[in-house]
Amino acid sequence: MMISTRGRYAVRMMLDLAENAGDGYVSLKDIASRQGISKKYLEQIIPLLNHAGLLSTARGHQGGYRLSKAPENYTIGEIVRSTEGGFAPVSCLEDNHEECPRKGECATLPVWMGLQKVVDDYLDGITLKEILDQMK
Amino acid sequence: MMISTRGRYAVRMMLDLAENAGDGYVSLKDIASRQGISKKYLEQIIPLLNHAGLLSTARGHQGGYRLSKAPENYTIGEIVRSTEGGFAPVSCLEDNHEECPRKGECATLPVWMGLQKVVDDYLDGITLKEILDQMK
DNA sequence: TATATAACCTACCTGTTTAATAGGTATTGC
DNA sequence: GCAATACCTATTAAACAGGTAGGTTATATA
Repeated sequence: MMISTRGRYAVRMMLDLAENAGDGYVSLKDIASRQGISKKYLEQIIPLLNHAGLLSTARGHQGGYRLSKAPENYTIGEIVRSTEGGFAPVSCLEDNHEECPRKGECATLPVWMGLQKVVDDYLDGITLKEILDQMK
Repeated sequence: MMISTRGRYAVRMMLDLAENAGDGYVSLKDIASRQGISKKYLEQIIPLLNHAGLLSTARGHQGGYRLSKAPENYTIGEIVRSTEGGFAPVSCLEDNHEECPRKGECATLPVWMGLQKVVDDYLDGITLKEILDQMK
């Protein structure tokens, strides 16, 4: 499997933030309760989105999160990448992976690179807004 | 990551069989030595290809494996699927996964289903022969 | 200024998967 | 009969998945 609960829950949080955007901030407690996901678990996923600059936050009473851009300016690709750390379909293509000694002669590497591009292009072609519109 | 060493080694074995096809059978020992992969490990991957009907085999002295079809008749998709058991990008789409209670209302499911199709189509569009040709 | 509410941080835990290794049995050509 | 080969099953160490637990820090409001 390629996209774990981290990435999937991240997308659902972003959708929830978009749907419930009002004047103030949306608390994790509310998101967790609406989505039926443990707040404690979301607590360690949302900083990944936050540190990637996708959110604005406020601490303390009445605090919470909100989108820092309009929904049409987020792609599913950037959301999932910021929580999963990329879509490498094989370990040879992972960022931190040591250089493969067969790299030059590997006949299959181009196949996996092509696969990665196909996935990236697909997910970068879908915006939050498109999913939101579909939901109605 | 989506495709583990099982799937990748499977593709390399198939390529090796195609490259070294002669009159007789190719032994795992030779494949392992050419590919620099533990024979013992390949020993538990190759039955997956064999049981899926992708190979012909002969036991005993001078035995081994060979492709049962011409290289242009294998796609990377079918090779990897037979060893990895499908390309579900998220656990909700795995064959043995229990029905998701949110299935009907899930706004993100269509996204993951689309992703799965994009991956399937890409890998089913590449044949063994195409990779072989590229290697020359 | 006290308090409740929130984000934020770090450690821990349990089960599963990955990537092998190990040791054997069955079959067959020479 | 023997060597080479496929075939089968168990074990293992490490990483990862999917959480839980327990706290600290900041802040609006009463």
